[in-house]
Order: sequence, then C-alpha cells, then structure tokens
Amino acid sequence: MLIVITGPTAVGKTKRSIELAHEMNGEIISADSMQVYKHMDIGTAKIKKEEMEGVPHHLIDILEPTEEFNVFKFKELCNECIRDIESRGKTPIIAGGTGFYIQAVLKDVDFTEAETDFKYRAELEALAENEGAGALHRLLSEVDPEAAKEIHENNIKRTIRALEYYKLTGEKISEHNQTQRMKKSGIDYKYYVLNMDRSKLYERINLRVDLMREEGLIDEVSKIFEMGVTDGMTSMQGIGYKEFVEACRMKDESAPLSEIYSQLSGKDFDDIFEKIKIDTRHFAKRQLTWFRREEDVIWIEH
RNA sequence: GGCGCAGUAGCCAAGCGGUAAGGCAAUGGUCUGCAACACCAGUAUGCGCCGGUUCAAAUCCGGCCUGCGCCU
Repeated sequence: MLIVITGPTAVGKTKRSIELAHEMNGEIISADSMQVYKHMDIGTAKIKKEEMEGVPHHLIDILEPTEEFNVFKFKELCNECIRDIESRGKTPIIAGGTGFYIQAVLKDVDFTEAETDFKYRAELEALAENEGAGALHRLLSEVDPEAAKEIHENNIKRTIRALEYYKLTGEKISEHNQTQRMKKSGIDYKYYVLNMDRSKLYERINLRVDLMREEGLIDEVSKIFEMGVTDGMTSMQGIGYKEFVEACRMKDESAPLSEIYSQLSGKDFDDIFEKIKIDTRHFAKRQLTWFRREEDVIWIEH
C-alpha cells in the first residue's frame, strides 16, 4: 500500500506526514519540485532535520540549484524509492504539493519515449518571438490538429512541447496523451488531500512568508545567486526565489544576478515579499484546482 | 465660515452628452518531460446622494454629503 499525502502549500502537510509515518512505520518520499534543491531551505519551507523525528526522508536535497529537474526524473527516482522502502518492509509515504509529479507515479505515465531536442526548441521559440504565438500554433495545427485544439494559442510552452514530441517520435502527442489517460496503473494507493478554509489558508501563507523573511530568506537568496544560477533555471522558478530574480531584472536585464542583488533596497525587499505572498496564494489556488480534478482523492478538512 | 479640487467594482484607473476601457486582487478552469511552470474565462442594470435639463447624463445645471488643499 502506497500512501499519498498532499494539499495546497502551507496547509500543514509536513506535520501530518510525520504523524502518519510514525503510525504506519513509514518513510517519506518528497513530491516537491523545489525541495529537491540543496541550499533552498527557507524559501521552500523545507523540513528541518530536527522536525523529521527520525523518519527517513527521500528526494530532498539531491541536486544543486544549477541542475535541471523534471517529472520524468522524479518518476524514476520515486519508483526506486518505493521499491527500496517496500523491500525493507516499510510503508512508502509520498508527501508534497506537486500534483503533476504525484499523478505521474500513480498513473504510471510513460515519459520515456521523448527526450528534449534543444536545437528544435530554440528554433520554435525564435519563431514565436518573431512571428507571434499564432504562427507557432498554426504549425501544430498542421501536424496534430487535435493537440492544437486542446492547447491554447498563447500557451507557447505547451505548443512547443507538442511539436517537439511529434518531431522526435513521429507520433502525435494528442494520441499519446489519449492512451496514457486510458491506462490503469494497478498501483494500490490511498490519495489524501489536506484542505482548510480558504481565508484561513491565506492567513497562514501570509504569516509564513513573513517568517521566511525573519529567518533570513534574503541572505539565503544572496548565497544562491553567488553560486551562479541564472533566470531560466528550474530552481529559479520557485516561489520565494523568482521574485528576487524579477526584481533584479527590472533594474538590469543582463548583468549577473549576484551583481545586481547588492543594489536592492529595503523598499525593493518589501515589494518582493508582498509579491511572494500573492504568488503563493495563487499557487495554493491552482493546486486546489488540480486536486479537485483528480479521481480517487480523499479530502481531509482540518 | 469662504474658495478650489476630487468622489466610477475590494484597490488603482480611463471615459467628460450616445448607452461603463484597462490593470491588480478575488473567483472558476486547463494541464501527461521546465508544473512553485505555462495558459484560459467570468466579475458594476450602474459611476457619493437627491433633484433638474435633454430623445439620451458617469459626463451639463442646482442642492446636499464626504475627503484633500488653500484662505479667514
């Protein structure tokens, strides 16, 4: 039996997952796209060593912020962990807020066929830049009209992926998605989603972001910028970090982040933390939309 | 007390006689290799209040209320 415990950011998943691990003799596998990164502790609200209460945690702190990560990698690593934990007679508990990752494991979605074609991606990005999202989308309409219908013209990122998939595999992504959706994984799991009153959740988020500032998020970000991360990296899309990147870019579009960082003032930081609150609330809302759509979830209000 | 300016959605704000732009927030949704990503859709029978002019008023006129500034 596989246990999944998830919910919007700041509902209290971490605390609940530890309780669960004690009750069920379990180990925790983090399903979090940002907590995989070392050095990003405060901004990702990563669990602290002492909070683990001796419960083993997997897939936390496994990468440098300069490294790439994605669903495919997550799924492989997660499955390894599950096998390992079960072989030792313990219960695997997936805990974390990245719904897409959880879905990949529970539905056993097949990602192996297509790699990333960076040259082709760059070409398509240039096309969208120069001739507009419409031109790019028309390209997709020609090879895969079904996918074109499903993906909105303005969604350049997904349009590119669909085109890339077709080029790499010769198969339409709409057909691939169709077969994946029909698939039954056969995995025995319990999928719990923690939730609470929306306004209460938002209050907790605001409070948590204030706490992050007190705990030294500003210094943490400074150190990460020193490590040479750049705008486009996966790690810098994380809430609590990307707002700093954006603020730097408003001042200077091309200089290294670590250089611009020293020019930020107290007012800039105030604005950044306000933006982090808003982005986090939006995120929580999107997470809830995702979980509402998933089948087999067991909602827990608290 | 007098004079001037302002009052449009939760917030900011355009419109200045022809039937309420836009942005943010809030809300709902999409998602199958960057997902803490990317993207989409609604949201004022009404423009401080009352009356008047007009075929037609958020727009013009009068009074009142509130805020800001200046004067006494």
